[in-house]
Amino acid sequence: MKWSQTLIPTLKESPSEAEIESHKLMIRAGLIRRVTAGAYAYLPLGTLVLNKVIAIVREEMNRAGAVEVFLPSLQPLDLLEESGRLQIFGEDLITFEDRHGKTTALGPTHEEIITDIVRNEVNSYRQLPITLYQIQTKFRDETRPRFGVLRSKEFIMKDAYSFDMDYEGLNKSYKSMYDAYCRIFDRCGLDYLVVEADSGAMGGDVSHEFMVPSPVGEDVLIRCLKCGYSANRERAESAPLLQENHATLQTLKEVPTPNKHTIQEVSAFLQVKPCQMVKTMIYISNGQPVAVLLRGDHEVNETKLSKVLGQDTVALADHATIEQVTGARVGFAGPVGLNIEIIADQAVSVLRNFVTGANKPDTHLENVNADRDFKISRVADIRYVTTDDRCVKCNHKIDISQGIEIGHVFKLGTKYSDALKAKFLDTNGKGKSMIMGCYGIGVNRILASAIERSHDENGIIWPLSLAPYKIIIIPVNVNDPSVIQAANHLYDDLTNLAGFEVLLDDRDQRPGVKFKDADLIGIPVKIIIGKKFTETKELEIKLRKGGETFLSTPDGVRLKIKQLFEVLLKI
RNA sequence: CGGGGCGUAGCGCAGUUUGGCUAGCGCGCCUGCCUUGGGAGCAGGAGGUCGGAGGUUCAAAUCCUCUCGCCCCGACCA
Repeated sequence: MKWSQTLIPTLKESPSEAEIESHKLMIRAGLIRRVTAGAYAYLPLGTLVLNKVIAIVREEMNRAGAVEVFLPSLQPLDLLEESGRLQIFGEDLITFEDRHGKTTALGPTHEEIITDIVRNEVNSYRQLPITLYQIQTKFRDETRPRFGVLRSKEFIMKDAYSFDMDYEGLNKSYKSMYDAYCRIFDRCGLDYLVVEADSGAMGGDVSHEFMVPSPVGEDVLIRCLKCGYSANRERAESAPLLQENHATLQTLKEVPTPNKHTIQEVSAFLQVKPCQMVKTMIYISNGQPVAVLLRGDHEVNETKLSKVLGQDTVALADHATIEQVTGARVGFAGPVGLNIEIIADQAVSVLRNFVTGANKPDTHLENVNADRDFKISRVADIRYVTTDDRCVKCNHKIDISQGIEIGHVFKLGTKYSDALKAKFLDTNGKGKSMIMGCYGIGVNRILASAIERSHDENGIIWPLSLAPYKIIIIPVNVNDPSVIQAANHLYDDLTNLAGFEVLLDDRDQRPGVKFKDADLIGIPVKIIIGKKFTETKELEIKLRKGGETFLSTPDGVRLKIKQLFEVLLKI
């Protein structure tokens, strides 16, 4: 492609809409433009990269034995109702009413659609197992789109769905997708981690997230750098804390704490560390209030809590309910004297002589002890781990960092096949629910992550596999006939004979502009036809990454490039 | 949805507090000259419903009311 014939609108200055590097660079390098909040247009360069990613994904899906389909974005609401996810998606679902008054949704994901098709078309064990996938635009009305294509209302996802006869089959399908994901992200040049994840609204039990570590990531990763344990924040567990059995039980006593209702205020007022305090939160479970006890410096993990309570979701009680249950204003609740179920976090169960609210206005209790002063109904792990925690597997120090979620695989089991009655006849002629898995990749996020990972002050540095063009030819002076002739000749040679993807910067611009632009858009290899060529007929080959430079005769270029590519592919 | 901020040329911004001539600056764009190894220089030029609507006023980018859009923090998030 000749630069003058395509559209690569590069920008010298960073646009004010962008906050993070990848977003700024995608705009500056002319890959994308924002059309409205959470929706982006891909310009020629961005489209080329997007297609590179898609091609890699498609190749590896096919290699893994998955079969491509293409499902509609328009989804009828009744299927979502049937699976029970209409409520779960709620406001995130983008819907519209057509001219007949029928409400239709723009698909946020496609479990229901694919399950509907499979239940209609697959009836026998002979047709199983099968994994179907598609690459398609999804729509979610994110409350807050952010960071360019990292969190948008409209995004491209590769989503795959496996259907098996039994759990052994599911395990195989899952493994096969898991391995394909590793190959995909490896080929895209990403550094990634796989973490245990909670399956959230997707349902199912086992789930792994593929994460690119990055300070701009919106997900939190918990890792043990010693044994390799890794999980996301919702899921991560920590080593149980030990009983402080050396402390002797002291006398329970009331202390006045006028108007001190937060942990910080009470802690400062009574000169007691938050980790020696217990906060009592009233939740509503199954319509009944439940007291949840946490150490003052810990945070409740509602995902864990809802599992413990056996609920889909849990919610804090409103102020009126709290006052009714505890007999005191919010901020003075405590377990002593409460006659509702009391769930204590494991860290609370080992505390002695702690401080809690007294269920009386402006009063706290000191030297509270479980068993003696109140009864814990259940002890469970219901909190987020902290940097003070130790690894659940090996008791080593724990590392907490951030990451971008680029892929997620789930073992769904029969959640959707039961709900939508996707059954097959087994070898004995008995009807059984299909065992499902689902597997997603955020295609746009791969672009952004790749840039986050690989850029410098001059711009993007594409890995060879994602580069929109592998080579950029820069004739320094297009008004010099011998130079432009050589450039055109080389372009034809590399494009037509060698089959490389080449961009020829044929613009009548000063050299500085062309070099800066070439760096900004991140083309891995520059071929410069300039001073050296006029003097000695030599071309200069320069690598974007590292800036290493080689001289070559026009005839030797092809071979030299091939050698360089072999090296670049290994990076 | 709560809190904060912004909207003036394609992009980045000044001007708004204290209303006042023809609304500025840098980058980009067009023409010409010159220049050709890291975002040159000179000269000339095009480009604006000052987000929109209404109001106050002799006079509104500037003050008032409403409204739309965008960004940030939080809540939320396969």
